[in-house]
Amino acid sequence: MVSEKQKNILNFINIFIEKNGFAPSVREICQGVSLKSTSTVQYHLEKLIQSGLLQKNYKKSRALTVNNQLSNKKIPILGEIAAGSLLMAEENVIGAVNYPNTDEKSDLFALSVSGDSMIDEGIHEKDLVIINKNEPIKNGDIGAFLINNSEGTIKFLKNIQGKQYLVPANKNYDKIPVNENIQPIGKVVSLIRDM
Amino acid sequence: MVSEKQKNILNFINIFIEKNGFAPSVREICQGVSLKSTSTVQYHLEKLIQSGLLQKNYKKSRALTVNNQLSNKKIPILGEIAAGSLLMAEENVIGAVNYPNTDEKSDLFALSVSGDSMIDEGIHEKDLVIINKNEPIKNGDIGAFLINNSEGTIKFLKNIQGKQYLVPANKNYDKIPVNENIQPIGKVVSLIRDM
DNA sequence: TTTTTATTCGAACATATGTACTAATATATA
DNA sequence: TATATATTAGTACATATGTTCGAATAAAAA
Repeated sequence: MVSEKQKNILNFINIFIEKNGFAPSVREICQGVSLKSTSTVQYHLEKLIQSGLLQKNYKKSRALTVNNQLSNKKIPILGEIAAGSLLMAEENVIGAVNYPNTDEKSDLFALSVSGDSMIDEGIHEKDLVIINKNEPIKNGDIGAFLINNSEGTIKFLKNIQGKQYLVPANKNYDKIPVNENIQPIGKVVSLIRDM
Repeated sequence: MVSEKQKNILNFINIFIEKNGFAPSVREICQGVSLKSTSTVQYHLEKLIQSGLLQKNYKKSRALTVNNQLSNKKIPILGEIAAGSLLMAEENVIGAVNYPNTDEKSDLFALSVSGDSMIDEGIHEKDLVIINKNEPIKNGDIGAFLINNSEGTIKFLKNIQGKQYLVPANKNYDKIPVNENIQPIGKVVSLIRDM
């Protein structure tokens, strides 16, 4: 759908914005992608807009914005108890952290770790774990779970002899069999520690 | 130094960019801050530039950039060996990571952790440690060090009986006395782990 | 008070910039 | 082949936009 030239132009715009902090003019794009006519660039910009990759503002200068899924996104930090029922409710958001949004617009949020049940996996108290609530927790993954609709916790999900358990990474804690009181929140996809 | 009106203008520019993805024109600023003359805005813009809070590009439209210290900054990821002599050289940069730049324009970079010498501190192989090369490594801090001008490593810096040591967080490794072959790179200020 | 500095306005200017139109050429499709 | 679609170029236009100059007003300093 988008030609090589169009990808070329989009890429040039991206790099230009990254470097300068504002979008290039039509004539600067001309130069940047070796085209001699402004109308040719105009033509390609229209195509890119039709493809949904670019946005323009009629008659405004340098008013191109790129629908860049690689850009940064602020994700909410939820409090401990907040992992509970009203998961993403406004009142539970205790902060926000910048996080490079990788591919799809996944529903990410962050939880501050409390306790030391995952210490042997290098997950410390006060670490920030990033959770994707739309990514399923598979066997062996570290996930966030809600116990008794009140307490949130980070654990391994492991299948032992056909049964599912929440397994801590700390010898001093026991594994917890998964039952109806345990509800998965999402997979832990990243960890941030400030020191 | 900067008047209320100027703060007002800077704020308007910030919000405008946040909302639209590009900077306002002089006349849009006029409207936004209730000024009737473009030259008045011009006057205040000059002041803001003198104060170092704003940047402009001569005769370019909507080419204002705000020196926003709270914005995100891409910091380079250096390769293992790269921690060596040519520390920040272009050719050693193996990637970049988005990192919320907190206060001052600190010289941050990231290193991918190799080895397990800090495993007991929850620093794993392939974790990304963020290093501030301008923040001194104090006693008890985790820092990045360069050994024999070749090998980079992450260790505790500890003062034991008046002597300085690089102390691993792994019983299987010995502490290393600090001598002329060991050169501090910077303090480890953050850790990022993707899973 | 006078003098200086800060702030605002209006009007005019030069041009950077987006847009429109026509035509030519290449590439694909029927 | 003929026909349609994609791409490029050239020229011209309208205006959005940054800039400059002069002057008036307000506030602060001497």
